[in-house]
Amino acid sequence: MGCSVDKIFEDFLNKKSFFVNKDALNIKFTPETIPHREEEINMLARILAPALRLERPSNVFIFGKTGTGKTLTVDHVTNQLSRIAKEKNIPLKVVRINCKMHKVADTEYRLIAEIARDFGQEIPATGLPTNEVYKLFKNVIDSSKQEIILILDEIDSLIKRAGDEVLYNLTRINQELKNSKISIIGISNDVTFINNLDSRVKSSLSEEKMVFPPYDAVQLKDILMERAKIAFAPNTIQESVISKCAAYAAREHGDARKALNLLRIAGELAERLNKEKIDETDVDAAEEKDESDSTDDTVKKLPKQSQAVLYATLLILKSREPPILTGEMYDVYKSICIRTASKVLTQRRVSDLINELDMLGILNAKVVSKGRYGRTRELRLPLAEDVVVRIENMLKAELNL
DNA sequence: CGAGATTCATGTGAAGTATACCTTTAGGCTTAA
DNA sequence: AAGCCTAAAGGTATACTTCACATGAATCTCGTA
Repeated sequence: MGCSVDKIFEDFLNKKSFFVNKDALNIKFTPETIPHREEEINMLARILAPALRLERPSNVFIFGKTGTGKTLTVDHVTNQLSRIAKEKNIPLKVVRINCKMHKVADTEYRLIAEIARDFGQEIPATGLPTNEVYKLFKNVIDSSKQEIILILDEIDSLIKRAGDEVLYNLTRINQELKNSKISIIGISNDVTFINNLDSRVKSSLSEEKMVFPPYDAVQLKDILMERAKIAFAPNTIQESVISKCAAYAAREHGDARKALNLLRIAGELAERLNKEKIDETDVDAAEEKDESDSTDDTVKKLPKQSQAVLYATLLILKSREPPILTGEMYDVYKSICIRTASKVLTQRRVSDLINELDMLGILNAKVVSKGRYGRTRELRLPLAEDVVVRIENMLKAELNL
């Protein structure tokens, strides 16, 4: 029995991998150069440069679809900036917070607490009045002279959940600081969301605006080539493979994240099949299997109750066509809770959970009046078939079903 | 036949409750002078 | 007497519940042509 497994492991060790440095295909990887974002990089650098002279840089608002290099560009520029500041002994601190992270920065209290923790200020998860948290935050920042650049990634989801008061308070705090200065870089992939902001916040926050256009196929190819050079061993991948990944991703609003994922998955698939080289069929297979949708991750991190809600919808969807009504879903949800011996939440609460899922883009909910037959929301899944299947299995495991 | 009333199923806002955690404060006990 | 520890009192954020009212078009009702 063990022999076959041994053999697998041995083969694995003997065969040389396609990958030299798979990290290069990871979204989080920060490459040396960022192709086709020179202009944006320069612009951002010019905006932030005053920090080196201890002048407060303008706040910046950055828009762009997923995979257009927003986060990457900001990271790149701020890293360089930090490096130079360090060399020249300039007190500069860059803090980056992802506002979408559930339970980390999705309320006013938690966001400020999280930033303060970054400055070494301990703040309990609960118990303190919010303005007390502001005070602690202010004190720790202002205790020494320093420039602070605060990057709020996916800021739109924070505003939708917690309102724009946080931003107002942040800008206001800035004026009360004696020693330090804060600049805010807001990153959002929803262009329309700025219109819903309080006008004071709007004007003070978008002193500078930047829009990241999607990449076209040619640009995507350049990006992939660059990464492929680092990631793959020589002579394991054909140029046509890269072109194909680029083309697929270009079709989808020029999403570089998608392109990188395709390339990585294609490589993994080819490797698993013991191929000599990666070829174009692997890209097609990768497209099928595409794990790009971070939905997987999001769903896994969801609270149990939300997972149950989602699973209920999925379950109904297996036997019926899309428009699912909330009442029906709630019944199924109840039975799931009973089966898993977990608490059954009220319809009121579930209603809110649905809204949260809707905002996360995992579920589509639209209120609809059915006249004589009441008012409800129609639920749909905006996800591809294969993603749904995968999520369903995952939820089954998560919920112990 | 058509305008207006009715109805249904649930959306939605406000206020209340439970839980977990925080700070403050008043004793009470220890300790050192 | 000063110092330190402890436990109770009084507060807050968050997740959830309870209560009550709002919605809005399909259907019903009934006066009128």
